[in-house]
Amino acid sequence: MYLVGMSEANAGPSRRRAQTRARLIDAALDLFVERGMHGTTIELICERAGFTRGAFYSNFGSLDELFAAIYASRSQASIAELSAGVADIQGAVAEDLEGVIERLLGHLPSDRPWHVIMSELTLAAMRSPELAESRNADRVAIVEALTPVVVSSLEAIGRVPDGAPEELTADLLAVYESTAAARWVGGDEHATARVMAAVLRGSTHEV
Amino acid sequence: MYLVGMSEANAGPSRRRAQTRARLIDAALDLFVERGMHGTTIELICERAGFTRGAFYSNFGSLDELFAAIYASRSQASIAELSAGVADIQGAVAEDLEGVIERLLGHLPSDRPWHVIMSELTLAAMRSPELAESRNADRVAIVEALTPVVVSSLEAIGRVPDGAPEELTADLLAVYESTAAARWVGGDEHATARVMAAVLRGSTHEV
DNA sequence: TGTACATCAGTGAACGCGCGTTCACTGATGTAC
DNA sequence: TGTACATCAGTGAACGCGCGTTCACTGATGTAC
Repeated sequence: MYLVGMSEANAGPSRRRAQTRARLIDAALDLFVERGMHGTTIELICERAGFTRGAFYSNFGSLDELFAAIYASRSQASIAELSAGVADIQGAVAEDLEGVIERLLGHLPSDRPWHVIMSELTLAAMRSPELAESRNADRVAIVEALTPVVVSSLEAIGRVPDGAPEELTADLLAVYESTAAARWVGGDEHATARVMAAVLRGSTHEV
Repeated sequence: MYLVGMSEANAGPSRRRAQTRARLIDAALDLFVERGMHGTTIELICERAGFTRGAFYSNFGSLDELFAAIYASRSQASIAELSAGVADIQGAVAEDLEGVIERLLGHLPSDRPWHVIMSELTLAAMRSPELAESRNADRVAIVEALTPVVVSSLEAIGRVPDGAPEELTADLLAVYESTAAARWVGGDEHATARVMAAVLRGSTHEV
């Protein structure tokens, strides 16, 4: 899964560097998912990207720097995607609680790589205050983008949050992340919808 | 934090091996929490435990084998502790929803090392079916030990689960694990109680 | 209880590989005229 | 448009360290008599 496309052949002159960076990042991302942060070496990344190790040092100062670059681009992409998706479907209306959940799930990434990376990141953040801070900032951004969806969907079925809407969104996000990630370790695949429904019922009231 | 105590001096003859194993396991556990699975090396473990590397190979075939031993003993201890705790407090009665949650939280481990290890294990299980299987078996054991607490606490405040009690317990456990682990990355520290309360309200009814 | 022997557990040196890191070099890319 | 020069990006060899793994050895532990 290389980010560089067939444009490689007729690539502009100064884009070579950018393409090299992109291919290194892309290879690192794959390995990161397959083998985890610490299981990934510079040599493996370069081998998979089709470069020698010198190319790595020509583009990055260290593995940590590369990881930072990866995470930044990933989370930006994720947040941008989310915001775009929210704008898109703002016309759709939920008819019941299941509809609300369906709408929410439609906005959240559900692929295995994403969950693995988020889990790795959470774990890394437990050991690094800087990572924790950036992770939390990203979560705030995601919650802010998602809250209107939650509120409007609930409104459509005649419900309002008992407390702060952002808190409810954050709670739903936490529930989503843990129960959805559990799918990849053979957990209960119905848990996500069930627990989200319970949280919604238990955190909102009719108007 | 060494498991072996002051009994080392007057230890019986054949216990030497068991003590060596225990010290290796204990050192590995510390490093495991500090640096993660892949960040921990055999050399570091031996250094911290006060042995040379040969001692490791005299006791374990590989790092994986040691990790398996660690995890097995940890989860056994955790489950045993849980069961004992449940038996102990079976007399106590909850008076409201907060009381139910308080009782539940009293039975669950809440230290940082535990959450780090659980997170590492979940991540490792995403890449290893065998680990996933043993992890899931342990979760079933924990849910089974905890379900009576949930049911009796709810009963005391005049509520019963809408669905299978085990499912509710599993859901509460999932919520607990994710929101409690979030504390160690600077997340909302009130989230645990809030979300558990919402799940309880949304998954039970009065009788 | 003491002595001689056998087994066992951990030592510490040695080997080699993987990989991080550096760097002189080369072919590719860009610029000046 | 073409030629000469400058800069840049990635090459590939080299170095060294950390660490996994092995193994002959030794002191400790256990057994037989």
